[in-house]
Amino acid sequence: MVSEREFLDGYDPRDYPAVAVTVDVVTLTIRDGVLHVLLVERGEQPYAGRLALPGGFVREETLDQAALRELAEETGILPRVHLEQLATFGDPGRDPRMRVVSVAYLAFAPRLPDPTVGGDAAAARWVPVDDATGLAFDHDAVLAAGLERARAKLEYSPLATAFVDEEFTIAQLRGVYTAVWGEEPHAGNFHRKVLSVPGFVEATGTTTERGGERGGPRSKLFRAGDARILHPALLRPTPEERA
Amino acid sequence: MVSEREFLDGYDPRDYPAVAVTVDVVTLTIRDGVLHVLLVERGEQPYAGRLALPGGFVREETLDQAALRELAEETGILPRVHLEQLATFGDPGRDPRMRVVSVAYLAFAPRLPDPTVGGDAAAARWVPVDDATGLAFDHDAVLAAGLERARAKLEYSPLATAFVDEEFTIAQLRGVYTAVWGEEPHAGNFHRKVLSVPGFVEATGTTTERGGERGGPRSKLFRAGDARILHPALLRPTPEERA
DNA sequence: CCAATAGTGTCTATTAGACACTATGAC
DNA sequence: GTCATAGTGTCTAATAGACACTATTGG
Repeated sequence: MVSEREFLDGYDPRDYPAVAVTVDVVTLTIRDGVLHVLLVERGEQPYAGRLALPGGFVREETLDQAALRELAEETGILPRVHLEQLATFGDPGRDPRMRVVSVAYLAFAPRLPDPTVGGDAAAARWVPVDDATGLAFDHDAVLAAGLERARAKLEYSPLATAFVDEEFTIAQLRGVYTAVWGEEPHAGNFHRKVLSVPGFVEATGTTTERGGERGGPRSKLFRAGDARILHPALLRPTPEERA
Repeated sequence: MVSEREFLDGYDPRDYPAVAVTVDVVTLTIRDGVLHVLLVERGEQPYAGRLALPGGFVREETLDQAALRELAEETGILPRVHLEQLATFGDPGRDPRMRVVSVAYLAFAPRLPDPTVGGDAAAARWVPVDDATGLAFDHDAVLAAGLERARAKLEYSPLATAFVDEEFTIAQLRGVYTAVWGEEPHAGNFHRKVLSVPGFVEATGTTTERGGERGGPRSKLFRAGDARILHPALLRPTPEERA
């Protein structure tokens, strides 16, 4: 933290200009097997008409609360959303109006209704992550950081269960990995692996009402287990940069 | 980021009071086989006499530059230091004087000279992490986050090489894992494992001048390799919480 | 029947880890 | 010589992944 000496004596408004602190939220969900991110369309300068991550000023609240509030304002009530701090972006000039330090958050949510409620929601929409380029400010970099975090966390945390409904099939869980990693794990091996990791999923004892669209047996249904880390982990087929 | 509407119309000083942005740095090193953290003694209220992480205001610079600058002010020139952003702490009330949002950084350094140069260095010193409790502000939590990050990163990144000199023996590298994890990996298996991970270390072709203090063969010397991630990873003996 | 999918069986290559062993060199 | 340590050999259990196969069910 700031030292007393600097705080009392060294303070010079020219060295320490007014700083605004905001939160931006990278909210990911899966729709029709494709990973989407929640974006809002900017109405005014700068970056008018461009898409941006939803966000806003931090008020008299914790940073976590600020992120949750912003998310709720954009999407209405959010059940079972997982939210975690991602990273903080504060380069001078990232906002042309003033110095803005933005604490980015990452949210994972099961399939959500289209955002039509409250706040800036009129302009909010889900965009496939592959189409989410040319965002306002440095939000391309923020999104990229969020995606890389999400891909990495699928490996060693049971986070995939945050993308599906409360009860889900192994195939739906596999669909999460396919959408986020962009690569489909081998169905049979994935099935056995998921069941073998302690605490990842637990059986409900029930099955789906019907088989697949074009036939097939009914799937057993599962709930998220109580594990907070996966051990052993489900490693990505292609292990790439994780710095 | 902040929406234009809120920025122009919704701004209310009572909602968005003045915020100070600082960086705090968790600097870790190993001295005599024990993990130490760099702390400064506070001279004034609040928390006068208590130990705290070094840090200070962010100026007209990037957050990374601010962290590097603070670290240099505390310790003098820092060769080969690894620095990465850790997390941001911004609870209201974490500083009793005003709203302070602090971006915490994590630094790893090889054995350093005692900090005696410039800045607040007169009061700076290395403290074994086990003794670093009761810190000022919320710095206990910041330090804990830094330690957990360090422990996790040893598994899948070649970060251990940031704690040793440019040329090092496998035993010295093992000492890093022992100090950070608090548990000694099996010497023989560790040796073979380190050499088998592509890009972790590369042989220099030279050996130490002498064997150990109480005898033993000379060790081969190694340099850090070019890998940025370890694959396969070196897993901790006891896989615990990683959220 | 046919196609698609859930779930299981089985085999192989790789790896972690336990343990043992040899060689070196300071004292 | 003694003893701690560097480095290697070897065996076993666990695991990832390839592949094959059976069972189920919608069309």
